Amino acid sequence: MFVNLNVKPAGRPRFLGELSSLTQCEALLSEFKYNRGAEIFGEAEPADFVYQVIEGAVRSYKLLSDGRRQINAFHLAGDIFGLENGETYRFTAEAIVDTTVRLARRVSLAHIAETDTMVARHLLNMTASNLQHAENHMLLLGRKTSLERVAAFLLEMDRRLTAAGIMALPMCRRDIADYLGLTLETVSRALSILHAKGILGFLGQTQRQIVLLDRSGLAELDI
Amino acid sequence: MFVNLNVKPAGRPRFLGELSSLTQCEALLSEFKYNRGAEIFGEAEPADFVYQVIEGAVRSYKLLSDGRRQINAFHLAGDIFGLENGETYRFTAEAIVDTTVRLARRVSLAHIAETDTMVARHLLNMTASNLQHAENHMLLLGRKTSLERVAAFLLEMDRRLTAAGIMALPMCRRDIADYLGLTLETVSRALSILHAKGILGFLGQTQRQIVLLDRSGLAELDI
DNA sequence: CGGTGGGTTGAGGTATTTCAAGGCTCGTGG
DNA sequence: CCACGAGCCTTGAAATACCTCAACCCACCG
Repeated sequence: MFVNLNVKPAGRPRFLGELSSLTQCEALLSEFKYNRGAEIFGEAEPADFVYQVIEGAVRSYKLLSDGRRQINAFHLAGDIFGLENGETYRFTAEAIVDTTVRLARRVSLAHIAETDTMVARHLLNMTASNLQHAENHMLLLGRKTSLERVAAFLLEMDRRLTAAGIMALPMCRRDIADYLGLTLETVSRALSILHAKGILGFLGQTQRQIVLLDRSGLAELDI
Repeated sequence: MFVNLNVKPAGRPRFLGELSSLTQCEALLSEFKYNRGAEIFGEAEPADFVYQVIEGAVRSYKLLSDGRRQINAFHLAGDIFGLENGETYRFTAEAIVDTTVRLARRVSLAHIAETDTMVARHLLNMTASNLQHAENHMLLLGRKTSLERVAAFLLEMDRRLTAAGIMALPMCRRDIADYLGLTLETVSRALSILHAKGILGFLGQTQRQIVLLDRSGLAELDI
């Protein structure tokens, strides 16, 4: 199940997406692959690396002592995750499907930010946009109904990963539930309701390919 | 009910707490007072100022169209709030009690950060600590029971505002409820249970002065 | 003194969870 | 090639944590 996590291969410098101003620095390492279900880093571990998803999908979450789980974000192709201001990760990150990531040493990054105000601004922007996502998610978790939560989730995923009108979700119902603060059954029921209302359709024989038929019907629910 | 919000008095430079490296810059304006219940700024308004609570308490929240409210944070003496990376506020902020704030122009701040890496780092640190708080709060809102939420709230307030063993809460039960994603009745019942268990005591004739009698009893609940 | 703004408590309702059963797909191994 | 189990999803029925509605209390204040 687990790949050998501790071997982070060094390599030649590359682009790191939004941090493209870093192209020619030595902080960047090469790509790395994780099998579906593999842990990329654990909560409270030293935050040595910053990651970018090249292909695949990642969930990051916190656990309560009795196993209750709250997923705070899904990271899709292009997304940067594991960016910490402190010394340790505050989440566990796992590959949802087979996933390729690129990584950079955090300390190098912090060191560069000291002198390069462009990079410093990028770090602030990324942290601020994580914060903004968290703020919206608090409203969802604290005050929205199950149907509203699922509608908001679908709109978010539609925005982030729809290709050719088809939303191919990488995550299972349990992941969605733990993201939305619900149970997997409640998520399933909500999707069934939206399906019955003609707001979405399922494609193929899997239940993870979704087509939004009535985006405004969803938007009404996303108060 | 509302004070004249649009007049922000200019004044001589002062310290702004954590941003103390800014002492000699012209970005800082003088103090300003808001009456209990007054709006300090509204969601989606231009984020012209950054605030620091001198005395009093502030709540910042988002509203759904039908009036459901999610308070994302309480700002107490010393706290900085209204710090946005974008152009507009993403929350409404209101004085919970009569409150004195100090304020700084955001644009000046951003301008200073361009050149002063110390200030830039402070901005990042503050944003990161807001993010950390939001991340913990997502776990609370998504996965904790009402008793656990109230216990966590009490521990947070104990840490932030207890003086001489007494926690004098500035906010009412409804505010606590909207912070914790509950109703005011549920908050009240949870406090009664903790009182009955001998974990906390009420002081005086008001129900807002709380003494923690058994902090470890609370910690057990704060999983 | 009456009204308003908290706060508590009870009774009943309900959205969501929990428990349980069943279906489908897919990989694996006899 | 088929049987089998594992993983995932859906759906129903029952349980429950929390919400809603309502009554009441107390302090404060004009």
